[in-house]
Amino acid sequence: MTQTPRSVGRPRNAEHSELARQAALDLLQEQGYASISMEAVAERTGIAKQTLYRRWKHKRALILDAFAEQADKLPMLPTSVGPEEELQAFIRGTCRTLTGQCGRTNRALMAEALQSPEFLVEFRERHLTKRRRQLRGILERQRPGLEDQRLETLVDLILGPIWYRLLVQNAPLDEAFADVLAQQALATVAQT
Amino acid sequence: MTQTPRSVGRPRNAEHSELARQAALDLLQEQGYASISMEAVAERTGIAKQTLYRRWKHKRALILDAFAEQADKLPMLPTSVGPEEELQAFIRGTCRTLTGQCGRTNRALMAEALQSPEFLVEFRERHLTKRRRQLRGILERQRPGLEDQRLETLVDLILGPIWYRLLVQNAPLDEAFADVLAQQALATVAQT
Amino acid sequence: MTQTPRSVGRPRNAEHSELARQAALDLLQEQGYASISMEAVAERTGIAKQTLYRRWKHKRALILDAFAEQADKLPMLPTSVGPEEELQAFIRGTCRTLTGQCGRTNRALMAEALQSPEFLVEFRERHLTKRRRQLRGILERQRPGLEDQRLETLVDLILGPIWYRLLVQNAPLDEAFADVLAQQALATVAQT
Amino acid sequence: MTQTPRSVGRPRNAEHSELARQAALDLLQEQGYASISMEAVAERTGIAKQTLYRRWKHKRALILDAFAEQADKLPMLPTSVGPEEELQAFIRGTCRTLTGQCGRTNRALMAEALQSPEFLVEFRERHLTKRRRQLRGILERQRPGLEDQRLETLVDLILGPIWYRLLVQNAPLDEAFADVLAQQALATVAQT
DNA sequence: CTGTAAGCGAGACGGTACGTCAAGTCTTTAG
DNA sequence: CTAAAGACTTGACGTACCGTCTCGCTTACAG
Repeated sequence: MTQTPRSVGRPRNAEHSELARQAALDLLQEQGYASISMEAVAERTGIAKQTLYRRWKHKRALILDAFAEQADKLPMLPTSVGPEEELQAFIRGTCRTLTGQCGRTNRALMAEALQSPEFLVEFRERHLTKRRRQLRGILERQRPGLEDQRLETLVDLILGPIWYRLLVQNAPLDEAFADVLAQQALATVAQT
Repeated sequence: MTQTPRSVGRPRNAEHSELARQAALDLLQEQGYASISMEAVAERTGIAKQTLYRRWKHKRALILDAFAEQADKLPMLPTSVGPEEELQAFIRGTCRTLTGQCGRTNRALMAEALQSPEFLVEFRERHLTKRRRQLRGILERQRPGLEDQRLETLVDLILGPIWYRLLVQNAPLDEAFADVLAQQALATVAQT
Repeated sequence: MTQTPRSVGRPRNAEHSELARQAALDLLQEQGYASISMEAVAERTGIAKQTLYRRWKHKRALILDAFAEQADKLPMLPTSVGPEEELQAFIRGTCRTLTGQCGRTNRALMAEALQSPEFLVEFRERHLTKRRRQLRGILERQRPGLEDQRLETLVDLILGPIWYRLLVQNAPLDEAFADVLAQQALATVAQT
Repeated sequence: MTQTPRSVGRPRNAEHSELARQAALDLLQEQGYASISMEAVAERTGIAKQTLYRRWKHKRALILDAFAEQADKLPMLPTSVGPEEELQAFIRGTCRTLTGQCGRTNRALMAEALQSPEFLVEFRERHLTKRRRQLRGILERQRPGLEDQRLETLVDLILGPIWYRLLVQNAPLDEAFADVLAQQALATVAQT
């Protein structure tokens, strides 16, 4: 284990982390991404700025953490459906999740990520990977034995249009769209 | 006509706009997006800050303008190829263009756009639309009579993976990827 | 002669000078000294800034001019009173004049004058001298043959308390004060 | 007591206040009043602008503070002289003090004061009052039992000519002038 | 039970940039 | 040559956050 729980000195107040994360998310919802500032989080929560910086190296780190924690709470998609409908279910579920607050937060995080490569990496690892891996699993089950790179590209072909609509086009991720996408995906998988 | 040549008062120094735009792009390349600031542009060009603010309401406006103007200069993709290869040529060309400086600039602009909805709208209209329309034309020629919404979705399915790799995955937009994408696109179009 | 009226080219619009002066005074009254700016005068009158600068070298020059012109319109004090009461009448009159708008304007001009020695000189010459000379005349008539420097000092002794109250103490220049001052002045003159 | 020493948070760096005040006075001497700017003080001292604004709300506040602190250091006039000469000594001393740098600074502060009533009030309270009270004490000792208003007017009659010469006439405050003024003052006091 | 090693609130601090304002000058076209 | 319009340079304004740095105080485990 890596911890060495550091039992010397006054322990950190566990509530604080949660409070700060929540404040960051609240600010995001209420007044948009630009209004998230360490200053604002500190004021809103009553936590001293220094305390924030002790726990998160950057503003970025806090924001990422706030989001990742929230996203972890999201229910995983059911995988108990039949092998055929599994893909469609995943796509529908993803679209549904990204419609609403969660989508907006993802956009905010991407804003940050586009300004800082390290943040992007961390963002992917802490958050995006999970879903991506799930999708990969679905595809593997449908077409076993596909080589790695091919699989990754397939994943991109499916997630790409969703994120494109979310980030660039700001277009609705409705069921109709999800189904067209799913249909195309199935066809592509079949042909591979 | 939209001009109304406004011949009253001292005319704006035409060089300035160009200088400022160029400085913004230079800063972007040299030190990354975060280093673009009105202050820096002013100092670098010798143009007074006030003059910059007279021409562009925000830092954002300048950045957008700088990029849009540059992008307009990019050569259009050749459309003289046969109807079949046209789509592939478009996808390959787009991927090639977005590899390198142009891609980096687009990412920077998206960073801005994700923080400001109006900016996003303007970004799309001033820059993205052109290419999007071109792709739409290609698809229309291949499958005439398709209804509007269907067509738009098709466009999303093609551009989506490209932008996803550019923005989110930061993955290479190489020829292999372009060709897989093109192949899938052709199949989808055929099935429609 | 100084004229050579310069009849070539478009003649100056005579109204303008008056308009600008008036605007300056209006601004002074309405929003205080700090709000007088060439910019504001130009906007308010519709006169181009350049035109203002063509007629008055500085903002200061305009302000001074505006005030001097107004002050010239003030009625001179009656000198027809008997030699004894003449001094008292002068002091009372001066106090009365400096109570109200005129006093406020004088304070504004002094604000300017304290920042620019040349302005102070001009201010004295164009405006203050007149009254000062009048007072000097009164004193001369009462004590003929006094040497110049002595006379000047006497004038300072009389005007000093008035301006001190106006500028520094911001205290009322009421009749009671005027009369104490006059009484002291008479005594001093008598003793000289 | 009024202190409440405020021991919370990082204490202010005491040197800074002194440095800033000194810089303000230096600028005043070196390049005149107009050259005093927060920007210049910040640069010259190496103190961040924000720090200056944290301590002094306005440029005016800093200037006033700078001056008041300096003026407090000026030696008080000796009051040990005989009751008769006391007044003369005070007047001579005041004139001497106001000749030179101190006078120039006072003029600069009055320039500011004439543009801002609140500043004038503060200027009087923080600086002028002290000397005024001293003079009042002298007069009271010479003519005990005089009513308040009468006393105040007497003070105006004495200080008035001095400030008039300082501010308006820009005339020398030499000993000759001081003595004429003192002589008049004594006569007036005697007659009261 | 007492160091000593954190954590914590408060708030000062050096920076960097923001967007605004006014002064005084310059450059057009129109009269 | 004057006027209106408005661009331009210069220099300062006051504000907002960033991330860092002290203070005085408060927990906790360790000797």
